[in-house]
Amino acid sequence: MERTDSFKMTSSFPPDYFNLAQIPTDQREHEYHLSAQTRSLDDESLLQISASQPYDPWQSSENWAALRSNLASESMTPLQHPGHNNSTLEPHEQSPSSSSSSRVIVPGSNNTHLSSFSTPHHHSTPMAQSNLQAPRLHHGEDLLEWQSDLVTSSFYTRDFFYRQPAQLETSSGNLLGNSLALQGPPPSPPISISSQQSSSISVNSMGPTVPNTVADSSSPRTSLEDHSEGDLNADLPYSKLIFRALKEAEGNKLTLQQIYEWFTKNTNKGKDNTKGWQNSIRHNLSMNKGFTADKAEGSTGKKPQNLWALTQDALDRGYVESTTRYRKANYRKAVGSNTPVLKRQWLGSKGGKAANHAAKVGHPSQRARRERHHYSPGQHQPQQAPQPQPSGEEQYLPTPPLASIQHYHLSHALNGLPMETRDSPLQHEYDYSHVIGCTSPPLGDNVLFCDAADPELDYVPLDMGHLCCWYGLQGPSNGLTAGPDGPSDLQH
DNA sequence: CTATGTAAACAAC
DNA sequence: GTTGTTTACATAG
Ligand SMILES: [Mg+2]
Repeated sequence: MERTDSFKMTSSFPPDYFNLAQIPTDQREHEYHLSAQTRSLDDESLLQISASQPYDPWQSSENWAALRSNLASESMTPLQHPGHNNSTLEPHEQSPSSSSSSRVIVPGSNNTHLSSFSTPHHHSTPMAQSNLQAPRLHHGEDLLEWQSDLVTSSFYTRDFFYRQPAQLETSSGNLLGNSLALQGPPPSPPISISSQQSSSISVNSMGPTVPNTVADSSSPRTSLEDHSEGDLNADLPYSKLIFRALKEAEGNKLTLQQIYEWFTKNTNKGKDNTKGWQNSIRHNLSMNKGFTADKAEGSTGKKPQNLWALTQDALDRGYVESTTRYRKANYRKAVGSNTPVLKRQWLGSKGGKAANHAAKVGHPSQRARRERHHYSPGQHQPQQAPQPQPSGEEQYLPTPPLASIQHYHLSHALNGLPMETRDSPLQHEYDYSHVIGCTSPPLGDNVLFCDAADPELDYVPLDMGHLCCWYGLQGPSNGLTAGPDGPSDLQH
């Protein structure tokens, strides 16, 4: 990491500057702090930022109330916390009980690396190109990175809450003061923290991201009545539930089946009769980088069942990031509303060969492939109308199968970079935005037409061999030309 | 747009 | 049939 540019925030910005809906939940918390604190800074000129404010990325806003009310009653699961040194979890806690609910900001004790951050590559966020009032971190475009760092270094995890219910419930304003005192001045706070630590931030006690009104009205029953324990797992997303399952497991490892069992026991999802939830679990296990399938241990004789485990990162962090984050970039839109769904699917782009390649080593033994999911050969398809082409901006190019990318990586001994590689500096090497078209496999030679306008692109990242691999074998239909999301669908 | 859920194709076992 | 990957689509917020 070449984190270099240090920063300091001393400016203020409009309360509603941030649009939470556009920020990944992992990063919203901090935004919230920013904006919340800003609101109370009418009399202050110094912006406070708490990088380590109690933050439970696990807890979605809808569940916050439930969590809170459960804290007292629930016998906190005795969670071992391998990579965690609890002593570093200085109980900087706010007082959710105080009517005026003052929140004291306490700088993190371990966020040493927060004092700086990198100036990464691209990254264009909604806020990136933001207004002039935005806090100038340095390069506006790095806001996300910065926030990520904050999040990453947060030491307030759900577990912390679990273990400190008493403090949560009984803490008074001075608790904070105490810890602050005990802790002493943080070693070079990342961001200038004002000393007026007693200053109350006008924030409701409901929780991180939910305004009182919303939380109260939307979840009335979560107040103080029924919460056996079941509802704690109730609404959590799969990724978080899986995290819990693994967290509770010895060694933080479980087989898929065991995870299923855990779900059946501890969640409502798992009580479904259908298999959908299992599919979802597998989906999450696969797609979330927080979960890894440790190759089966020498399980005597049996079929080696993979052991799913939490990555060290997830353990350290105390949570797993949104599975969404590991999905391919948004492809939505451009998918014509009236376009037949089936027609829109990109032949051969799903799983299968793609998945296979990405996954293991084995070479796909190209066996005959049934061509199901072949859309109503029916009459539609009057689409051969030559497409107008780049309508300028939102041109939607169907995302190429990840396989191609990973295959490419593999062929370069790049150690299978996952999906996020699309955001990596290497992106350029396989940026399909340069691909303009492709000949039809049966006819042509799978020739890629690249936009040679880019001088940086001194080579065609994908050799035709690969293309043949996933196009040529897709059966009679041909990739792009017949692709459901092909040009014809880009109409309107 | 983000986060999540869900279905399903598909490859390897 | 199960496990694991991955894409497609949907929907809530
Ligand atoms: Mg994974």
